Amino acid sequence: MKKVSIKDVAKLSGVSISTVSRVLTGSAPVSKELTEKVIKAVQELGYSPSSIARSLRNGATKTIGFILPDITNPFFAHIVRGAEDYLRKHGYTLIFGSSDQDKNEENHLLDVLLSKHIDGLLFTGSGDSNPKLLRKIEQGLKVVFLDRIIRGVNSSYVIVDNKKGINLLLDHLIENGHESFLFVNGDKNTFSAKQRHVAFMERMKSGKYKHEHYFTGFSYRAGYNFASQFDDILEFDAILCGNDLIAFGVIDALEEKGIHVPEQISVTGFDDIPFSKHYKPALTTVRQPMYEMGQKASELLLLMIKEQLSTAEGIILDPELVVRESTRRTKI
Amino acid sequence: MKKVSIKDVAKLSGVSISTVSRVLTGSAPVSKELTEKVIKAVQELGYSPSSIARSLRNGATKTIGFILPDITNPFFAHIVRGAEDYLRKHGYTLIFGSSDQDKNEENHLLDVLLSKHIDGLLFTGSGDSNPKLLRKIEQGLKVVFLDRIIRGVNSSYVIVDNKKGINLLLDHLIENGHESFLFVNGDKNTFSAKQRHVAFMERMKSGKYKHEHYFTGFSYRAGYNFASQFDDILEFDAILCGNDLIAFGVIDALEEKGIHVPEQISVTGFDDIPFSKHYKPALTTVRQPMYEMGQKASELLLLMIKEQLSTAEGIILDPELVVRESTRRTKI
DNA sequence: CTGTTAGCGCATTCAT
DNA sequence: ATGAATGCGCTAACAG
Repeated sequence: MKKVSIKDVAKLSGVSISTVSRVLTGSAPVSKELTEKVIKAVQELGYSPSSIARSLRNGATKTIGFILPDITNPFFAHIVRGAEDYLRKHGYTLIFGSSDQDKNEENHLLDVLLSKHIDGLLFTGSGDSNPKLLRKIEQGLKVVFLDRIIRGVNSSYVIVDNKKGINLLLDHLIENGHESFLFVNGDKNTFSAKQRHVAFMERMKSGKYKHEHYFTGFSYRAGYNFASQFDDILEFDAILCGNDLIAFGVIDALEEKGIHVPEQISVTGFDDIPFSKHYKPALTTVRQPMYEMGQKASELLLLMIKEQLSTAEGIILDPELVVRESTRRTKI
Repeated sequence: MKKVSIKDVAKLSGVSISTVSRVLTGSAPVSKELTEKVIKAVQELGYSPSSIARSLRNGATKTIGFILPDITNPFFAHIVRGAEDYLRKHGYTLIFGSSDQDKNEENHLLDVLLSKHIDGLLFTGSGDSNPKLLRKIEQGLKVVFLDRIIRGVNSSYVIVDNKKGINLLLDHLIENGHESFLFVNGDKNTFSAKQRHVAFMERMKSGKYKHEHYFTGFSYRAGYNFASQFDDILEFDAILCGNDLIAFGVIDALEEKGIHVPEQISVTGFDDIPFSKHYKPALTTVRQPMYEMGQKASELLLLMIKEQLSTAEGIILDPELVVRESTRRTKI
């Protein structure tokens, strides 16, 4: 590529490079006359300042990193979009990487992003505590955790009220006569899966309801495999799933067994990815405000950067029950 | 954030900064003794070289930009994932931006990415010719167009054989007795929609088949609205849709009208996003190798960068017919 | 093999 | 209001 630098502009307009810099950044007053000359030269040359040189000089890159499990998962894609829109509006660029929940990949990505001198990090990692990240935070790296919190880290986060989400689902099911529940949850080491597990068990401890709980994985495949292999599944009135993808897998496996949803058994999801509305049967689920999560997290992060906040702040968003066709009123 | 630089490492290990640089880059031999000292200091300090300083020095950022319509669209998310995986394996990082097909946003993104000194660009833009981009390409910017080519630009690209895709669909439909076709296409100004339109009209020009063609938009909404408002839709044996999302919208609108797919009318999609397999009815469509497109495009781009190729190369991937449940054999 | 030095493009002192 | 000089962190050319 070519290389028109501030020098070229200075030369063409017949001023010093500092003057050029001043008109471009507005950091100090410049006479109208010279300003015009500079602007003209800039246009003529199609010059645009090197933000990498600027970064080196200013110590800020106006770039935010985002480490997430998989951009291919609509849940994350929507969060990313929320972050992207907010950040761009405020002059920041987003650089991201999919980690596939892999600890090594996660660390590698962290190194890469750090070496790129990101100003802040949005992080949705595997559940395990990450010493390297922890250390960087202590050293001043601004991070906000999204959807998942890492144990032992006292930092900012944006999550959804998982307990409330589970209770919304259970309320709906119980009001409609359900009395026994099977919970097909996501990855065991994951923050959200754990929270949902706890909420579920708490609600069940009255002993009034028959129930079982299993950790699997947050994917269609995991749901499908689980339901395919699980015998006597009709002993339950309802199956709660760790997310919508699991629910899709469960429903498909059930139908293959000749079991109809919701006529014979109710199934619920979690997330409300856009597709859930169009699934057959349309999924009863709990909506997480994905786009908003991305926005809020970015807002929080930019605030931390701007104000040099070391204090952590947490935002807990409200989930919303969405009743559709995959749950029914039992005969009782 | 803190700032442990190469100087700190040099000081701690008692060598010069060039020695540190040499062991880190392997650009020149260093005695075992000093190497060890340096490595130890690096670990102790948790030092990682500033790739922004490196970029400034080397003139390469090891960063690739990707401008696309919307990361939230699974079609693009999968392409991005393919690109991401390939690029990361080769030491490159991906910066992306969603343009929503908006010309201004597209240009703004281009400026931002350029100022970040990306080494190359993956581009899926609105269909219209983009003079600014054109100019940058002439100035040496390495670009590969993905899925969509811009008119008047002679650059590298990776697309799918749209004509073949349409013919695969039409072959399947015709073999199964269909004789009249309605094509609900995507955005009119888009390269792929145009290609598919041409392929369709060419096949129809024999006059043997009743047919109509309309441009709408590449979204669920567009398909839904179109089908809701279209009267006498049952005069056609089959509806071809510009992509899977449109097909979903069409099918839903049809069902609301009490028209059953495929019993009363066949519907096809284009893309084969992962969800199409699980739709009810499972969608007959044409698979675009999305992940592979991202990979190939990245491979091509890195090649252009490495070899300083100015010559353009085009890769046309083969689409694949996927017959599922949304098409039937007509009685005839 | 190793240390010293110049300079990548820019913003910011410090002079004037 | 303007120009000259300095340094951000790093690599490569230049001396030993």
